[in-house]
Amino acid sequence: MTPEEFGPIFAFFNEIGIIEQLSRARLEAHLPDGLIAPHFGVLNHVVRLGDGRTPLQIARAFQVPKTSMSHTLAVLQKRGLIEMTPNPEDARSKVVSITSAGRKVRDEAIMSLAPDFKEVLGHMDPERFKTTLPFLAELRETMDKARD
Amino acid sequence: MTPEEFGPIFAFFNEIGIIEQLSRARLEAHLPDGLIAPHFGVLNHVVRLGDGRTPLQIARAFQVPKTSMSHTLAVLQKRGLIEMTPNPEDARSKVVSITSAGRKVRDEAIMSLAPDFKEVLGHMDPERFKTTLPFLAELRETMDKARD
DNA sequence: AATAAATAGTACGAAATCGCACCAATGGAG
DNA sequence: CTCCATTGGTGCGATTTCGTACTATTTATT
Repeated sequence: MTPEEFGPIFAFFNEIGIIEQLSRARLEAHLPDGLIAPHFGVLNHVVRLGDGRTPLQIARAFQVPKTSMSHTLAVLQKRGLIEMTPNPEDARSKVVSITSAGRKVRDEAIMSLAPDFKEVLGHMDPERFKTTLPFLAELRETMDKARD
Repeated sequence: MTPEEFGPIFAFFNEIGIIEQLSRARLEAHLPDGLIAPHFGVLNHVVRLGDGRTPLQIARAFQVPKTSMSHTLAVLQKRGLIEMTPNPEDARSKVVSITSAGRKVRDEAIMSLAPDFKEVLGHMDPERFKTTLPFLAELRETMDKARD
């Protein structure tokens, strides 16, 4: 990879980082007080993939250390947004399930997020997001497989 | 914005978040022990825009609270990678300048990063990054202007 | 079956992030 | 010029993130 090639790639990931920060701030503005993006991320993850995930599975899905996820889950549990029960298949492990309150928080965040993004992205073509998405997905998969 | 439109946009920002996390981990693997992405970000920022920035200017550039940037700068200063001197134009303020050691850390990180990304992104077309970059830049600008 | 290696989660401490309150300096209004 | 609202930075405490070490359980090896 020549420097001429790397320049744009460096810039690309730089933009990714800034956009992530701006979108995270937007998201957190629509979450109940004390909840931050990782909390929402877990709620959304469990809603999409269903109950029955273990803490370690969720930690791996988010690429964070299990101790970090342990803390995140403890907060969600303390607030009654998830439940953690013993894993009947493995006594070392636990099973995460979402509560109706947790689902409500997740759904309402998404509901209130949509009009906000509509306004922010008002004059941008929604098609661009759709056409760019496959490239991002491929990039994410490539980088995900590359991590050892 | 109808739900059919918002779905892909939600997915889009989800991918952005994951890619940011994966690229950040890659970057940090190439930094000296104890330095993390925000430290590198500041070094890179000061190299690109030149000495003379104030802590508050840098905090705004990264969209973080000034107390966070204060801490980041303190670490960089303690490690001799930047210097902070009184601002001759405003006695409340300081001026940040990079040291030769700081420039070296920044340059070496970029140098060692390039071949790593070459390998990770080996079979992806570099042109895709170049062609996607303008859209990301526009998106970043749009979201940046929208934050109040 | 007994023992070793690997796995799931927790305890604890260090560092990072950030909100709030504070102080010093600036600059505009009267 | 005086007042006072604003600005730049720091101190402090709460929460998050994460590495290391530890316990309990499971899985693999012999």
